[in-house]
Amino acid sequence: MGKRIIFHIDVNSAYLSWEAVYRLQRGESLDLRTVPSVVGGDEASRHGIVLAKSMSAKALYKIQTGESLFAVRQRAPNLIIAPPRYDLYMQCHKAMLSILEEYSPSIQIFSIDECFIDYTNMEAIWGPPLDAAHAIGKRIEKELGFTVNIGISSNKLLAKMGGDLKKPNMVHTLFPEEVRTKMWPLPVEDLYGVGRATAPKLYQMGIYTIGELANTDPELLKYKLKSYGQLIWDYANGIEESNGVKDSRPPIKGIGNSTTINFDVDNKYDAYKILLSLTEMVCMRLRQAGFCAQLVAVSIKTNEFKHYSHQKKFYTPTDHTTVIYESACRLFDESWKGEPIRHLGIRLSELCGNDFIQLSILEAHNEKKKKLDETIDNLRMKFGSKAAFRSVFLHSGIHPISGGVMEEEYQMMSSLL
DNA sequence: TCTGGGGTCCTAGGACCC
DNA sequence: TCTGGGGTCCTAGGACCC
Repeated sequence: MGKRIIFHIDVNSAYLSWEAVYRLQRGESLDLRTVPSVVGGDEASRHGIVLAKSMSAKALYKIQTGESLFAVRQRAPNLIIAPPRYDLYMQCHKAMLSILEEYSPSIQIFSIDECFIDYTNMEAIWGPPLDAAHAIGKRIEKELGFTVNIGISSNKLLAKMGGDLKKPNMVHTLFPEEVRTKMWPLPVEDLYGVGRATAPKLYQMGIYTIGELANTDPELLKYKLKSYGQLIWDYANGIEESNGVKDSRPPIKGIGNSTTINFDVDNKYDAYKILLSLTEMVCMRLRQAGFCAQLVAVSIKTNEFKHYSHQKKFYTPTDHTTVIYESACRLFDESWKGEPIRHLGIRLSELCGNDFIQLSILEAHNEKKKKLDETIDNLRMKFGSKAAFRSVFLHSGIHPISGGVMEEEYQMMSSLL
């Protein structure tokens, strides 16, 4: 097999660029990309963090994704803050995808704003890789109004690292023979896989650049960082074997929903309501995806940002809302230590197909529950999330369904990706 | 009204079995 | 009485990514 050619395509400041384009199309004269601006969540409901920032917001005020809006407003009083618009992001994602599909039949969606495409053997049609990448970038900018960075290499890791070299609106190659000059001088925390916890450990070993990591004895790294040491040593050396752009997404391992509650929960009955609203969401997604789950986990984040979780396995897989809700409540009771609760989550995993009926003594009972779940799912799909909800939520101040990124209806990013 | 949400993978320790 | 060790499953927690 010959050498592969992989492109990594990454939208520059995705959410912010998409919002900027949207506003320009609606006749506004200001381009958000040209001023200090961010897309941020709703502070009133305690979702106030930076989801995306403009280049000047980063350059002038060192604004980082994930920072609290409260903190960034202190430094940047004139900052423009736009609310997120996930339906728009989904449209932009799909529009970009349809352009990319023209250039290769093999595309791997990495996130809402990142894709890999396999350009191997496509040169006969679209020319040399650099020409094709520039053509793709220009087409996206001309037709969709936003810019992308494209990284080109022979594996996904290097294509991705290459795409990050200089932004925005750039094409870079980062082939193995260029790793030494283009990637090794970068700070070690720029390497994919080196995050908040690993970087300080590397500093302690006197490793500050990707090059220094690449030239460290891998045995020493394995001793200090276990298997992760080997992984990041490989990455630093441009080695990534999992190679290959996968057009079909890997199988789903689990489905979860969680939410930050707009007040601190201090009693289990309010917690139960939140858990029910999360269960409604997560179970509907489970059924839509055609799965039953055998493992349910509840996670708790306290008002002091302490985090813990508790999980339990079912004897038989299930997709029933009430069954999962009841076990979520039990898990909550068994784990909650009584602190004020900021955030609750439910995660279902160990999935199997739901296209067979689990035989059980309670067969008839189960059939009834299944019908009920189905009926409610259909009502909500047809008439919206408010078409059916449980009476406990009346006057409770708690949404009957929660978790995920919700627009008016079930327009969930993750379920569409 | 300072700090989101959805994922995946790995490790460590205890239970339990042979 | 003395004293193992391997393998697997379960659970909690931590790390990383976008």
